[in-house]
Amino acid sequence: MPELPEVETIARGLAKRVTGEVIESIWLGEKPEPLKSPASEIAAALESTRILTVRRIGKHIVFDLIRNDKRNNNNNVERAPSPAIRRQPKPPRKGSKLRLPQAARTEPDESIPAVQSQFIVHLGMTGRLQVCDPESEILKHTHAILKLASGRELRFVDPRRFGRLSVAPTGDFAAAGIEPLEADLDRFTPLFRNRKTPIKSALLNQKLLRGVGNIYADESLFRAGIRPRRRASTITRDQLAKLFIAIQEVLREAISLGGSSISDYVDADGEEGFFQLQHRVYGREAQPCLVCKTPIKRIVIAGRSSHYCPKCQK
DNA sequence: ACTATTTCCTGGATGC
DNA sequence: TGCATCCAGGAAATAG
Repeated sequence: MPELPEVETIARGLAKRVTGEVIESIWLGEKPEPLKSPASEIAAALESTRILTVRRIGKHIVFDLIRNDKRNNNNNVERAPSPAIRRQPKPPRKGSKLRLPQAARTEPDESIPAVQSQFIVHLGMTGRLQVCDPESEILKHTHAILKLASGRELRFVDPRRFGRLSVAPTGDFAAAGIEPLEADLDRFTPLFRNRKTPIKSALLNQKLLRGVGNIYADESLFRAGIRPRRRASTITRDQLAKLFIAIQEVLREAISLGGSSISDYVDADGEEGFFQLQHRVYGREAQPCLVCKTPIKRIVIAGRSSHYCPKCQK
C-alpha cells in the first residue's frame, strides 16, 4: 500500500534506472485494464519517446517524456504519425511556475527540449513497476510492458487493479492538494478551517493534502496526540502545528529508511524496504501503547481502520 | 458545497 | 482438505 514515502522511493529507484531511456514500443493488456486514458492514446503518447525524468507527485509516479524522433532515428520519423505533436510550439516560458526538469535544463543543445507529455502511474494498493530483462517471467496480472531501447522492459503489474495508468500533455496533470514536505504551516493550517469531517478523513483527502494514506495518517495523529475522530475544525492552531511537524517527521523518516534499503526494489517483486518504520499504532490493536501501555484502540472511519491510543490522544 | 457511504478487485487469512 | 466468507485500502462514484 504505497503512500508518499514508498512512491517517492520507487520514483527515485526508477529515475536511476530509466532516465534517458527510449520507449520503443508498448504492450497493453486486455479489456478492463487499469487504464484511465484510452489504450490507443497511451500507446501513441509513449511510443518513440525519451524519458527525461521520473518523479513523484502526491502518490503518483510521473514520467516526463519527449519525442525521440528528432535526431536519433530517421526511420522513426517516417513512421511516427506525430508531426502535429512534434511541431507544436514550445510552451511559453514565462511564469516561474514552469517546472522544467533538471535533465532538460542541463541539455547542452541550444534548443531546450520541452517536455511534451507525461506518463502517470498510480500504484493503487498492489501496483508494481519492474525493470527487467525480456526473458524474465511475465508475472500474473501484468497489464503493461514498455520495451526500452536498452533491451530492458518496464512492466506494470497489479493484481488488485486499483492502480491507474494515464497520459497527459505536459501541464495537464495537476494533482490537487499541497505537498506535505514542501508546504509550510501557513498553507497547512487553512486546510482544516470549517471542516466538520474527522481529522483522519481530512488527512486522507488528496485534494487537501497529497500523499498521506491510512498508515501515515494514524502514525502522524498519534505523534501529535490527536484522536482520529476529532472534527478537523476544532483542532487548535497549536495542535495543527504539532500535527504538521508530525506528518513531516513521519514521512521523512519513512523515506530515509526506505531510500537506504530499497534502492533495488524495482527489480525485485518483494517488499523489502517497505514499512521499515516501526508503527506505533497502526496494526497494533489491543497491544500496549509504546508510551503509556494503554491498549491501542481500533475504530473505523470512512471505511478505514484507524488506530489510536485513548490516553495519549485527545 | 460538504460529508458520508459504496464500489471496485484479488489474495491471503480465518472459520467451519 | 476444501470451500465460503471476510478483510485490506485509494479514490472515484454515488447518496444524503
